[in-house]
Amino acid sequence: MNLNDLRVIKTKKTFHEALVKLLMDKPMESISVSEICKLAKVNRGTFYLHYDQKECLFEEYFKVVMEDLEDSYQGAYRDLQVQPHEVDPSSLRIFHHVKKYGDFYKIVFTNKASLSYYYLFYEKIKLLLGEVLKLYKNEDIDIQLYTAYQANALVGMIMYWVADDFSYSLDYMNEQYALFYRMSI
Amino acid sequence: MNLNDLRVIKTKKTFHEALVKLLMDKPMESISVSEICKLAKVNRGTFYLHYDQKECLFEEYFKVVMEDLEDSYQGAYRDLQVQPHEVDPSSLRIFHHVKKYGDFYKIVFTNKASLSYYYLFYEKIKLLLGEVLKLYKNEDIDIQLYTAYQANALVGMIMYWVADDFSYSLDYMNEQYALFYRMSI
DNA sequence: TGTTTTAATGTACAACTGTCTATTATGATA
DNA sequence: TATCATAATAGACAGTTGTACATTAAAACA
Repeated sequence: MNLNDLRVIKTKKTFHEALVKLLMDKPMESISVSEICKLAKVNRGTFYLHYDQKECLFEEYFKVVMEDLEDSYQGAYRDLQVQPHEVDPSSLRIFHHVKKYGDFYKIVFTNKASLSYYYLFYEKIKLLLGEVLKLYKNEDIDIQLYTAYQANALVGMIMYWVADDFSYSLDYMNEQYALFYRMSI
Repeated sequence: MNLNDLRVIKTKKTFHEALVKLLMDKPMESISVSEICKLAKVNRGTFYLHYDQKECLFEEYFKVVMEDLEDSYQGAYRDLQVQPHEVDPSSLRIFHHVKKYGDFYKIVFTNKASLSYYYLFYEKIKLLLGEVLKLYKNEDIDIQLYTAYQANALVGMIMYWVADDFSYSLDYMNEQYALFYRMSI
């Protein structure tokens, strides 16, 4: 399967759009592969040529969103011209990104969703935090474990925020996070 | 559906045992309801009388494990006669419990597993930690958010440990956790 | 542009899913 | 112990799943 083949690109895009459209008004678990194919007007056999299950299709969309997250984080330094050891602007961008894709994260953190989405998000956060975390060296601390600890802590805050329907403001979230985070340095 | 009816108790137990047996050598997603029923020698219609999906059956088993977790945590104080503000013995018991049910937690934290298991575990951890966390009051801190932050941090450490096949010793995990946790008080 | 490669289609299959209905069997209870 | 309530069964249904294979269509590229 050549990913540069125009037929492949077109087909994937069609599936992608169909899934997003369906996710607008019902959760993942009540969408069938048949339904996606019907809406996409693509043969069901073709679906299985590209994906094992509908979840794989969603993960592809997921990666697009993760790229925006990465860009947001990088942008935090580019645009504001601050240094990585000042945690605020970068984490604010993370919170901003999550709110921007609020509907998406609601799906991702649904009870019925797969842990794999959690892991993908967590890995990305770990990567972003990793840069900062490895600056605080302490020979007693296992940096791997500590990164897992801190990255999950942030993911947890975000999940709470999403579940709570973004009732806290961006600035409040960022302020609290900075508070928790600074306590642990 | 009367949960005290001996027929119900017997049937649920049979399903329970069949699922555990099947989970021994293959993951949840490749076990079918039909397969569970065949092994349990119970009519498939009966399955749907009790559960919506196979996942509901697993959650029932899940709750049994969560009760052991709670007992472990309580036991930490009962047996060792120490106070809750000394974090070590209670968290050690949590790590001990997780290792004891290692096979179970491997299933629960699998890529393909449902986030709902994560939430159930997280809620239990939050409950256990909550007692300790609310002792450290600070008017600037949102205790809800902070609990989400800390509980997820611990869950994250545990997930890392499970994924890493328990290569760290119980004592090492506990020592590291105490280190991270104390840093943040 | 013509040929080659391969993605997409159409169709079929056995197995599974979720739901239903009438019937049987087994605990509960009086 | 006899009766009642209801859990469990058997069987059927339309729809979905994952897979397979021969055929067709469209992009690649020489």
